[in-house]
Amino acid sequence: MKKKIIRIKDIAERAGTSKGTVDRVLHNRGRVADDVRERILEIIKELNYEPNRIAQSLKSQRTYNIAALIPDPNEDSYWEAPLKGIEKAEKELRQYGINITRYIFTPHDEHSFNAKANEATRENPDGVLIAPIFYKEALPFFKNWKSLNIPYVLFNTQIESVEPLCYIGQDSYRSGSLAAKILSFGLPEPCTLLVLHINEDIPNSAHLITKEEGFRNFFKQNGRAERYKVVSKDINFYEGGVIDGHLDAIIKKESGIAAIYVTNSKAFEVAAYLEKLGRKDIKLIGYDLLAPNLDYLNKETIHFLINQNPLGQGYWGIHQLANHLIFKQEVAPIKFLPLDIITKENLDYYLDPA
Amino acid sequence: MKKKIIRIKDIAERAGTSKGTVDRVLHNRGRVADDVRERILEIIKELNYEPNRIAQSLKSQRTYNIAALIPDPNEDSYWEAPLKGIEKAEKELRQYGINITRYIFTPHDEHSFNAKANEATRENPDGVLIAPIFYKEALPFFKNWKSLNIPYVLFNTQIESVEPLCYIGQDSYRSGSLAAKILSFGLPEPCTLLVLHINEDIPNSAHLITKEEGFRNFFKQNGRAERYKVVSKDINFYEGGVIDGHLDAIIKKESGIAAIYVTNSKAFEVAAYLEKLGRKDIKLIGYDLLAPNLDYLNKETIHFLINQNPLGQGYWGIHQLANHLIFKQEVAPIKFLPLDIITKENLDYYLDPA
DNA sequence: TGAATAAAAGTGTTCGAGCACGCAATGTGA
DNA sequence: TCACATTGCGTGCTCGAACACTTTTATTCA
Repeated sequence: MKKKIIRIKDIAERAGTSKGTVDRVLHNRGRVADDVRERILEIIKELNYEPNRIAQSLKSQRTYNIAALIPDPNEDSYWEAPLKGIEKAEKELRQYGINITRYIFTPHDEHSFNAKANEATRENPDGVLIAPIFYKEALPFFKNWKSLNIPYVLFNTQIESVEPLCYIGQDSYRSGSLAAKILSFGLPEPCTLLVLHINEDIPNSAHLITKEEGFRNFFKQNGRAERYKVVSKDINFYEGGVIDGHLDAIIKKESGIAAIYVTNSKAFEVAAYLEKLGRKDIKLIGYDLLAPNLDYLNKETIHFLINQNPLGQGYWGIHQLANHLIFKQEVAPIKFLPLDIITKENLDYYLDPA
Repeated sequence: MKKKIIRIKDIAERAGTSKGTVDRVLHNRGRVADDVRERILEIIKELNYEPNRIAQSLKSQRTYNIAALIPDPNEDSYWEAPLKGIEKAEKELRQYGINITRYIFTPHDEHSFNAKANEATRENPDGVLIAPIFYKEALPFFKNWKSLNIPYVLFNTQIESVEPLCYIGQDSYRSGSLAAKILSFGLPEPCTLLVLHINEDIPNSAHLITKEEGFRNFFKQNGRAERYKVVSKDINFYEGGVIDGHLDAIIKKESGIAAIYVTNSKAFEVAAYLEKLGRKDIKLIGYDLLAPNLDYLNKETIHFLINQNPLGQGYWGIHQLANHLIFKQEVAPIKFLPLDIITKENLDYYLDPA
């Protein structure tokens, strides 16, 4: 059986002209008489013509070079997942001419970021995917890319006041509220909840503050502010240190801590500590399906993880750029990924998403 | 910049032969000397040749007709979502020649199913997507399709002992365990949990029994069987009836019910009842993001919903058939969709998945 | 040895869109 | 009036794979 696809040629025949003319109308290349143009446009509408993307991309043999600026997964294994997602998208889109160059910089090292971002810019890519964990350092690049007309997609960390093609990631505020909701479901009695920011450069991490806001406001808006007391702490112990001392101090000072909310992927550090202490009573919720987190999730030391879907972030980031560059589609400025609640029982389905 | 794609012609040149010969090797059409064949196969491996799917599908103009056998969404709005998913997949795949005919049958009416399934078979489709809610009636069709070499994909209801191209849906057992996990997280005290099968033909609904098993075994395996008592009931009140009387009787008989697990999308019926009674203390968990369920989820009468992603089921079902028919890919026999835990706070992200 | 026949290999067209090119008709200026 | 530009429009090639068709080479038997 044959496909009933409307071709340029069909339109041309109906309009009593040639496909070249229709083509000029379709691409606004001018050099067409006004009356013919009108007629052709009408027929296009009438027949509901849609260009055959398959033929289109077969013809246009150009490649699109996308630069991906990602922190080194050897420093923080969280970044393995976005790279996997990027790879997956690359495979799917290679046939459409998408080519990705990875620029890996060291987290906690602004110079490394600057160097790599400069390198990427020098290659004059057709688009950029970036995890902007260095807020201040990234700003001038955004400006530069804008002036160079290079579309850039942010992921993981939402940054206000710039205009990327698109942001991909989660709604941090909602994320905090969700954590609060789950914890409070398991805590019928009045108690204290601890919010922990672990090994993060807070001035550069507005999204973690937003998470905390969402967390705190959940209790305020639900009129449970009196039953639940929220305390937040920053802990920093870079370079092979241990968290124990910090937590000892906090627990000593704050009595009645019934639950801990870790705002990044470092919940396993807290879990290790709780396990050492044998404190099975403290509820623990954190982020991301890293191997050490999964260990403790299976042991139920970590009760829930919220999946930020870092793989999906990389995947969709590249896809959004492709949608813009190749398929000339409108791209929504924000693509929020779902806030997946993960527990031992449903974990498997989120490990290797399709 | 040009794409560096390896073409049949490239292989031919290297092998010192013509593209026709390479083509015959690629498609095992014979009529090629053994030594040439070997040489070409080696070069193919060496150059890591992958056929350009874009050119392939441009050339092959054939259409694939897929029959979709789905219950009427006017009878049970649950089925709206799979139809939406099918529509979405249809749009994406129309250019590749996928054509979908929908055969809508009445749930609770085996004759209607038989009639539609017969109708679909008569059209001799290239593939079938089916929600096999009538176990017994569906079996002979599976047999027939197998003999006709028509691949069929099951979704929503997993059926053992048949060999579909693929099953798409959830792991019912895990689903039950997950419900148990969440409820027990919110119930520190010993109590009774009620499992409800509402308006279901149980002999035809093995997957609901499996859910119950998963639910019960969660408590057994966690050594909490003594703290948590599980009671299960079937309730049937077709045709505009009310659930209240049934639930009154159950609650009177079983004291200390602290939570209810509804195994299908009818949690809203229970929620309406609980709201009437003003019982805010009973935890309620159910399935699916139907409008009435969402109402009660936002009011927090329903505490959690597990999303069976019926839209995704339809969507992936069609895609799996396309992967098989068009792209000649191996299709995994089971595609479990994630068990998404939905609450008021993360609901939005699951309503219109990309 | 030569004709008949089978096997092996090469050629050319198609799919739909894009775009370079070329041709004809009209317009413009000296 | 001629030279040349501009406008309007049509033709034909390209992309990579598929496949029908043709041509060349090898094999068999009289």
